[in-house]
Amino acid sequence: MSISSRFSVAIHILCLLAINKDKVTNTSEYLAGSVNTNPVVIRKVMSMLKGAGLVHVRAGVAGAKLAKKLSEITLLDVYKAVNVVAENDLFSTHEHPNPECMVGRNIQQSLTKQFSAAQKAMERSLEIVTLEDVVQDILQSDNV
Amino acid sequence: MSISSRFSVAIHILCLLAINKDKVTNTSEYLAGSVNTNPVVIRKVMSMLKGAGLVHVRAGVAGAKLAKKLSEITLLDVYKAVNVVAENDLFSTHEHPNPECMVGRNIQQSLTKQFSAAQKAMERSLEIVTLEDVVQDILQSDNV
DNA sequence: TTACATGTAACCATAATAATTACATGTGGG
DNA sequence: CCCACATGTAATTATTATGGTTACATGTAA
Repeated sequence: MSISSRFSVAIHILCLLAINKDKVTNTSEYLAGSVNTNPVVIRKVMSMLKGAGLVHVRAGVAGAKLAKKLSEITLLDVYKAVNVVAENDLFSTHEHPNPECMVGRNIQQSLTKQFSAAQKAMERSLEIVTLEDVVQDILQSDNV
Repeated sequence: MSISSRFSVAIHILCLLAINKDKVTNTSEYLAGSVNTNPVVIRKVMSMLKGAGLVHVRAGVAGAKLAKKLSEITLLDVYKAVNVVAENDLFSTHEHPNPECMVGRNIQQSLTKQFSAAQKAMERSLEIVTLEDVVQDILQSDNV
């Protein structure tokens, strides 16, 4: 199973807001056209980004704007904003192992520890990349 | 979304095989009792572990045995054996972004790169832990 | 006040998971 | 040799998550 594409959609939106800063009004309909999805999907993601303080949007007024500089938003910020993986929940552990068995009554504790470490390693990797890096990639790819 | 508990079940099974090496016959029914699931679930996982060369099982003959030493099996080996996350597929990217938009036609490439790095970071974390470590955790917890 | 945008609830089709049933296949003791 | 028993595996089901969509309430500014 994969982590929801909501994360990828959110990054897409934010990069677009930066690149189109002064060119077009970034309505949910316009953004949906670039992502190729439904405007409601965009608005739902946008609502989460707003909740995390990453964008400014107002009901009734067209367009959204970044609330921070690109270099101040890491992929981890976006990941947390759109809530694609809960704390300590990247890996699921089997429920209710048999408490009468030594392995059954003690394994959860060890698994939780190791899984949590693995999840944190992944999150640290997202933390060292900013949206500025992603936008640079995009600009560079487009010039080749 | 979470990674299938099949991974956690597989680790559970392997630890149990090690700890019960000479005490009981580790039939799928017995193992299912400790994990608290259906024997068929165990047999399916066991089949994948067999395919990866981690256990010996034979159709018709009761019980399974480890094919390697505990210290020679990493969590990453188990993770790959049970195929819970495909290569470069921990994160899903949105399909068919608009090729007429600069962001749409270039973002996949950047996302794939970053997502792949994050997945690899997680996998490296699994690679440095062996089943021996997990069994040690279990034995220690049980003595407290 | 009206045209248009956002905010959100509700619903649906689709896909994945884990559990389960059913049965074919393989094995070795008696 | 055959039969009790274990594994191998296909097929089905209930449950759950996701992404898309419709519908409509709410907000804004010209």
